[in-house]
Amino acid sequence: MSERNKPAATMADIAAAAGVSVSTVSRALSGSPLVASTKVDEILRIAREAGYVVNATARNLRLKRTQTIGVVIPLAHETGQPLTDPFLSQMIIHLADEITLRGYGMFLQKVLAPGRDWLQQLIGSGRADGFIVIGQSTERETLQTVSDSYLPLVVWGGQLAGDRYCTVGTDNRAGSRAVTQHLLDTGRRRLVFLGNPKLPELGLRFAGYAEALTAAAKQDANIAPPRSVSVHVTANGAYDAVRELIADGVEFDALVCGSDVIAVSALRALSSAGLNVPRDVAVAGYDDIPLAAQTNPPLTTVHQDLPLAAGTLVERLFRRMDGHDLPSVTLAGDLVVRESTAVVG
Amino acid sequence: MSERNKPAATMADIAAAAGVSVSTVSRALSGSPLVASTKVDEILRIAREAGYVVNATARNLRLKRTQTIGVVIPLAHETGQPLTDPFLSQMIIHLADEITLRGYGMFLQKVLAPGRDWLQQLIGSGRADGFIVIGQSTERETLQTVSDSYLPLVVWGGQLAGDRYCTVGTDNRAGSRAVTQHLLDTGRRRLVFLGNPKLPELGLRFAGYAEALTAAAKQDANIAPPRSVSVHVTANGAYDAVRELIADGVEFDALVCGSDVIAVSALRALSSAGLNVPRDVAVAGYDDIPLAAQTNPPLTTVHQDLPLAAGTLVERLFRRMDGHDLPSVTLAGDLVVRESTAVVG
DNA sequence: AAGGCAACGAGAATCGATTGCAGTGCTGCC
DNA sequence: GGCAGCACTGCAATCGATTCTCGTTGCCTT
Repeated sequence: MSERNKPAATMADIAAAAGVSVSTVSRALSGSPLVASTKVDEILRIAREAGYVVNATARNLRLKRTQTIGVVIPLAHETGQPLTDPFLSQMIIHLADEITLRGYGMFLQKVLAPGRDWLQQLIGSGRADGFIVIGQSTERETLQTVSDSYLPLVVWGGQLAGDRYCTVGTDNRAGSRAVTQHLLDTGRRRLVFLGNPKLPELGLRFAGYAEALTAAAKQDANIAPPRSVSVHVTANGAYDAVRELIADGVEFDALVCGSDVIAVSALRALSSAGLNVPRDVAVAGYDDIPLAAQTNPPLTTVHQDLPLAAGTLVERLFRRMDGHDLPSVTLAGDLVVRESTAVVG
Repeated sequence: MSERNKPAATMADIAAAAGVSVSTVSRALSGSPLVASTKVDEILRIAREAGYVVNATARNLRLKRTQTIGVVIPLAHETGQPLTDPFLSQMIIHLADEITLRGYGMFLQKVLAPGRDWLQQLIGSGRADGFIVIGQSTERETLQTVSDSYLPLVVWGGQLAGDRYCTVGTDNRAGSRAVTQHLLDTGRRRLVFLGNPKLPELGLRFAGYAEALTAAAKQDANIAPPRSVSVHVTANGAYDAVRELIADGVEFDALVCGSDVIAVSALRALSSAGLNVPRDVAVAGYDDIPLAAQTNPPLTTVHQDLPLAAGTLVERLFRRMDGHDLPSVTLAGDLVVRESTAVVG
């Protein structure tokens, strides 16, 4: 207890103890062939005994690199809300895996209220050698600007027309189209989309939903036109939205939810309103979070391969750090049919 | 696109553009009263136009601090396994919240195979001003040693006798005792504990379970003695363990699981073996992850207040960084009774 | 024995900031 | 008119490493 906070040893201390110069210590520690091997052993021994560790800050300054990847979560639309979406938190963990595997550290930063130049600030500070931005949120403009002059940047999310930055994400539109088609195929006719289409991801999912509906409506006049209900990103946002939908007397036999988190909340709302899923209403989600398989009834959703996604993000980023200007990637998303959209009777 | 990777501007560049010295720029940027206010405005304008951001590495080196908190996850017992426990990943997110709120960054590091001195290495590298270690895993010895000479360190996990380091965690023993008592009160007599008691957390939970059983056995001879079944930390570890238990003909009417993740897996195993929960077997978990409320049937468990836990960890850490040697904290854990332990008939 | 070439290792510059100390120029007072 | 004092501003040291340059030393060769 008495020796707490003693100043850390520096290379100069080790050099003095070994009776050599700092440069020799530095070379010995980095395995340079320029130092006699007997001396190397001696220096390594002394360093180990002193518990010496090279100061990362000084090394980083000198070498102009940090061995660190920045992971940024901009939360423009979730002001004040803690980020508890399991999909995102699992993504963080998988990213940490991939980054650690490559011998890098991970600098995690939540940006609570993206102000002017938030990303430029972060990049300019030189805390990381490259950045992964999770979710485009409302920050597409910023990403466009920044990516024009900064290569080592990769964004998780849907690919939108006109994007000049590199994204990695599943095919939201196709996934949502598949879910919608599945609902139509199983006899549903009045489908409502739950989620705010202004957010890039949800916008694409809404588009896929609308496409499938519109195409099917040409064959069958009973199919209700696309309709979306915006949902606040709060714990009870979807719950309230669904209750309101019911109170307003809107007729629907299926809910296409923008995410599993929304779907789970919707399930609760339906159940509390005395509606049975899937008999009265079918419900489908998106993401396939672990919870989706355990809800009552289990949730039909679109599976996104998280380990693959994280791996792809990191792999892209490292290649961009090497100077390669790689294009965006769209990963597959697989429809997973469970009981929440089953045909009854 | 053409200007990609232009070298970042330095303070010297701004100084040159403003026709002043570097020191003046530094002072202007940090709001020092020593610089004429007209000049401050001028310098700020130029800096903004150039998109200049102070280099964090250089500043950190000079100031001997990093404005960064290290969050470390040692995974001795999960070799090769991705860390997908929702409880831990949610914890990370909440920590990020708290840390960001205090104007610090978060350096996340998974330690895949804790070797000799892994924590000393991390601390010695000077990448962070303080560290939060999540889970004691098998690394208690290391933590003991390190904490003797390093104050800004806080550990998430159960408090064990003889710990000299500062922990924050719920009262695992009491929580587990409450769950076990609840099962006894509802008529269960043959309770098996699922999980590896060698891990600190699970050891305490097993102890609480055993205490409750032993105490109750004095009144009722029908109560089976404590029995634990170790579980591999893999996706199917608990599933396999339960199937084996059944195959071995072990009689039990309740499973006290070391965590919700184990419990969910156990539920699957029981269901696949044709056993009904809660009629044939009651199942209880620990953690109250979001999934726990959605399983079929919903899981009885011990709730841990994650935001509070993260807040406490960070608050402790910051006060320790200020030089205060604070003791460990034990938070409450609340029994949440759901259908998986209901009395049938 | 002297020249030459390895093989080593010390010295010093450098990375980009912060800050103590030492001016510089101007004002004001005696 | 001269000097103290104030308000700035710049020089240079410093943080802890890496690495280029150059000077030694010692051994080998002829």
